[in-house]
Amino acid sequence: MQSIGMTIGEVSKRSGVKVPTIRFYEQIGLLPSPPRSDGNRRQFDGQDLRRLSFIRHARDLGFEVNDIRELLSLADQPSQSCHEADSIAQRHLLEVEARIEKLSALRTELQRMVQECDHGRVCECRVIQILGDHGECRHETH
Amino acid sequence: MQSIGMTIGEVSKRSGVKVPTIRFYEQIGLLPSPPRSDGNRRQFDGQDLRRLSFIRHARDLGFEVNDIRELLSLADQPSQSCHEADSIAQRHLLEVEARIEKLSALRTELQRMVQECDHGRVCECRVIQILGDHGECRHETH
DNA sequence: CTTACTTCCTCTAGTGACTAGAGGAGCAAG
DNA sequence: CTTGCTCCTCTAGTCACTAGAGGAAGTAAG
Repeated sequence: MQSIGMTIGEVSKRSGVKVPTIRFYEQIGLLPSPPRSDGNRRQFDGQDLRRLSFIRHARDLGFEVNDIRELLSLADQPSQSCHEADSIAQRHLLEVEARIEKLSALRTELQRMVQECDHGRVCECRVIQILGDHGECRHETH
Repeated sequence: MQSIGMTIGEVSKRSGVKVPTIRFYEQIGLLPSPPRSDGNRRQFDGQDLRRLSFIRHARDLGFEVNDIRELLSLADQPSQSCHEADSIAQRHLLEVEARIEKLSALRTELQRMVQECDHGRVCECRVIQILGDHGECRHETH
């Protein structure tokens, strides 16, 4: 673990976060502003790398930036109760489950649309018909 | 079906598309600009209502505006082959299936995080630990 | 030392699909 | 006539980046 003087390109490669995104994270205060070299280049260290990896992993898991902000400030105070971190994760789990359900219903309807289309003309195309006539839709959630 | 002189509020209620969103759709050319009354109010008719319902249904199904633009122009030419409409729907189905798979993997990892957290202090919280240490993650896709 | 190439810097603007709000005008009921 | 609702236009904000301009600094080869 190289801990002194990584360039933004290095820390980008190691963390998997793109260079402009790192600058963006600094701008919105998700990552502390690192010191600069004589030539005004950002100098990152191991802690920055860990923080970026944390952010990236949380983003991959679909956490929003504000959630991550909270999770990071929790991670910075290790002796506190983790109750809040847990509830953020729980809330997020519920959201993910809701989205899976909605998408599954959607898939069913799309499958039906595609199956029923026998590739004739538009005027008898089930895809167009079903989209146009909401009453024919068996999708329950809307 | 009231076919002449619906206000934007009426057509909004009937289609389920919010008033500012209707104006937005007109602005981006998804909905043709309706005629105006003496008092400069928009006057919608039954065709506008059908078009809005079509758009709303497609948006509910997750189609992007550019897809809808294409689907609408297909629906406007009913004697053409519906091959294109079908392929848009097929492509979209594949995307939805991919998203469901990704979300399912994610749910598994979130469930594991939440289960393993025994509500102690942050320094031993599995939620924080797993987010911080990517190596511990059993999520295959990243 | 010069040249070329890459990486870095800041800044602005664009993305998608809206949403919010300001500031004002029309319309219908009491 | 006043109150309150809906409507109008316009601008700016949302989220999480991404793209591009225009320029400076670092690095490797000749």
